[in-house]
Amino acid sequence: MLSALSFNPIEQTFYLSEDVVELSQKLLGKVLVTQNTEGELTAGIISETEAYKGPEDMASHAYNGRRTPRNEVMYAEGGRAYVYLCYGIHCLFNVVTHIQNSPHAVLIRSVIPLIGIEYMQKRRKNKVPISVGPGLVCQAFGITLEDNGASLTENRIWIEDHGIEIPKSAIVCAKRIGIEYAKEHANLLWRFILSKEFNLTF
DNA sequence: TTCTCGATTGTCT
DNA sequence: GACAATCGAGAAA
Repeated sequence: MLSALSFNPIEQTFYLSEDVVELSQKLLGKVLVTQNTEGELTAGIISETEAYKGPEDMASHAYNGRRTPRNEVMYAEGGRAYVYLCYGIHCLFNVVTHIQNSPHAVLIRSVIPLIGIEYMQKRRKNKVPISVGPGLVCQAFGITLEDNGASLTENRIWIEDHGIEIPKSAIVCAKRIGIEYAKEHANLLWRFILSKEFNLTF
C-alpha cells in the first residue's frame, strides 16, 4: 500500500479545526512519518489518539489557561508537535490543533508500523510491542524533546493522508488513560481506538 | 529553595 | 498484580 512514500504532508489547514475531539477521530487511519538526520524513514498508521481540549479540560496541561515554557507550543497555531517528558522517562508526542492561542492537542497513543520497521526495532532494542503506547511511539519513531515545536509540514515529522477511510463503526471510544486527577473530565470518552477487526485489514 | 507527582513502561512475583 | 525507574514542571513557601 505504501511502497512508494513521497513527502506529501497533510496541509496545515487540516489542523486548524476548532473541534479537537472530531480531529482526534480524523487522525485515525492517517500515516505518521518521521525522518532523522541519517535519512532513516519510519511510517505507520495512527491507531489510537486522545483529545485534550485546552482551557476547559482539567486533564490538559493548558487547563484554565495555564501557560508555561513547557506547554507554550500548545498556544501556537495548529500543525506543530508538542513533545514533553512524562514520568521523567518517556517522551509523549502530541499534535497541536486549532488557531493561535487556543491550546488544543491530540496525543498519539498508538501506531501500526508500516515502513522502516527495522529502524523501529533497533530503536526499541527489539522489544515488543513496537509502538503501542504513547512513550513507545516516540521511541519507535525517534521523536525526542528536541522535536518539541517542530512543524508537521516539514520533512522531520509529518502526517500523510493515504485515503484510508475509517467508518464510525470501526472507532472505539473510551476513557482517557492516567488522568484520574481530572475528576469529572476523566470520564469523558475522548480516547479513540481503531477496532481490532479493522487493524486486521492492513 | 524545596517538595510533590505525573497524558508510562518494564520487570519481578 | 505490584512496584521501581527517573527528572523536570509546577506549586508552595
